[in-house]
Amino acid sequence: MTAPTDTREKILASADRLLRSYGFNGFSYQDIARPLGIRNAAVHYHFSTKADLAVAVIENYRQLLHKRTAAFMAGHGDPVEQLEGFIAFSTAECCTESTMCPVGALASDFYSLPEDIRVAGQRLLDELLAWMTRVCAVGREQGRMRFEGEPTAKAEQIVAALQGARQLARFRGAPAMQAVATQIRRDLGLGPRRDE
Amino acid sequence: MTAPTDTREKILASADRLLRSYGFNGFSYQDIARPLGIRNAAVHYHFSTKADLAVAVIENYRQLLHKRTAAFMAGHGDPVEQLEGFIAFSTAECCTESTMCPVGALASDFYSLPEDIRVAGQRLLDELLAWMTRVCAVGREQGRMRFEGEPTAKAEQIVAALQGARQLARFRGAPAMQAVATQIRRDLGLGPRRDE
DNA sequence: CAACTTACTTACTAATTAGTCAGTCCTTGC
DNA sequence: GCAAGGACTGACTAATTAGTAAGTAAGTTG
Repeated sequence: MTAPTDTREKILASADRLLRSYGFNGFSYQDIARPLGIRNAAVHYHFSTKADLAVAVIENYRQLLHKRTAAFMAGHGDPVEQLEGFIAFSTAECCTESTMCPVGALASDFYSLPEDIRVAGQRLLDELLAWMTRVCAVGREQGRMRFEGEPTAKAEQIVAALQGARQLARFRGAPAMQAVATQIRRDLGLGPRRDE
Repeated sequence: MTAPTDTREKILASADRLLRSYGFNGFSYQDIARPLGIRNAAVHYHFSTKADLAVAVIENYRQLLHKRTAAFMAGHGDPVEQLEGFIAFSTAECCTESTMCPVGALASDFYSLPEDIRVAGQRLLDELLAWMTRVCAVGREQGRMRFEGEPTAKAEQIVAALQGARQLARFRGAPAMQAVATQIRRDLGLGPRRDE
């Protein structure tokens, strides 16, 4: 019961695409309402402010990520596969949908953002980095990955490089993303995947 | 003669800070005019459209970069020093001014940007990557840097990681930037600098 | 049947946006 | 002393923005 309405889901899906394509200041309620054939006020009915909408998008993304990482955080799964899965996921989003991760999409707007959006973004990023840190730590423990320094620093570097690559890809196209992914693998001593 | 007016310079400086702090859609002519005690139309007098203003900011940054890299591109200078200089420059901008590089600031707005801004951004990025590729290539030739794969891929990874780190730093503060910089050095086999 | 709730629409507001245009003051050259 | 141009101002416009308030049609529940 209280099944979330179709309209609400459509608004959320549309906001997700728009926010992650154009940034927080780059889309309007009109952009959401018009293609769905509904009115501006209908969007406000489901998400009273634009900030609420953005928070819902981020939270949605965080839960998606959580589903994909929960098993590994609980001690199951292969670290190399985890990393490759994330690279594949990022690359697909970047090259197929031309979207960024919410963190990347909101970074340039950050200082003009209301507090609750910032907090939601921080939470997403915290979880992502915690998972990536574990991937690196376990990967090295098992002798599958090679790197120097703390796993936490390596994790931050990998996440930063993939975020940054999605920026570069906007200006230079998909190969930039591929090149960075390949270099990350090489640095870790992983064999290059079939791509590239 | 035809000395650029003080006002024009002030507008440019203000636009630079605003664009790189809040993104293209995150500031207005008002934000520039008001603090300078001039009118909206005065900004339009010097830069007829917002796109022109953005292009001027990017071009300005590109020339700044060019000044700092020209000597090395002509065959002079030490690659490790070049890299360290860039890291220090990025870190200072990020942590002191809280600004991003124009490429990073414009990435989320990219698909809503007029063509000439995109082209200006591409040009800046092309030059930056060409320089970083040379830094990596010469660094390895001289036995000062250690990495596998093409210098061009390593350069893209380093630039991407530093861009991405500036995004992370917005959400997590300056240490994220430091951690990524340190890991880049470690991966290259450089000694860790005095910072961190 | 009546009271209520859900999911909207119509119609609006107040603010802000980039951009325009005619006029004005000041300097420089002749 | 006067014309020309550079550097603006004042007063606008048309569009768009997030957000609101009141009303309504279709269920749902007691």
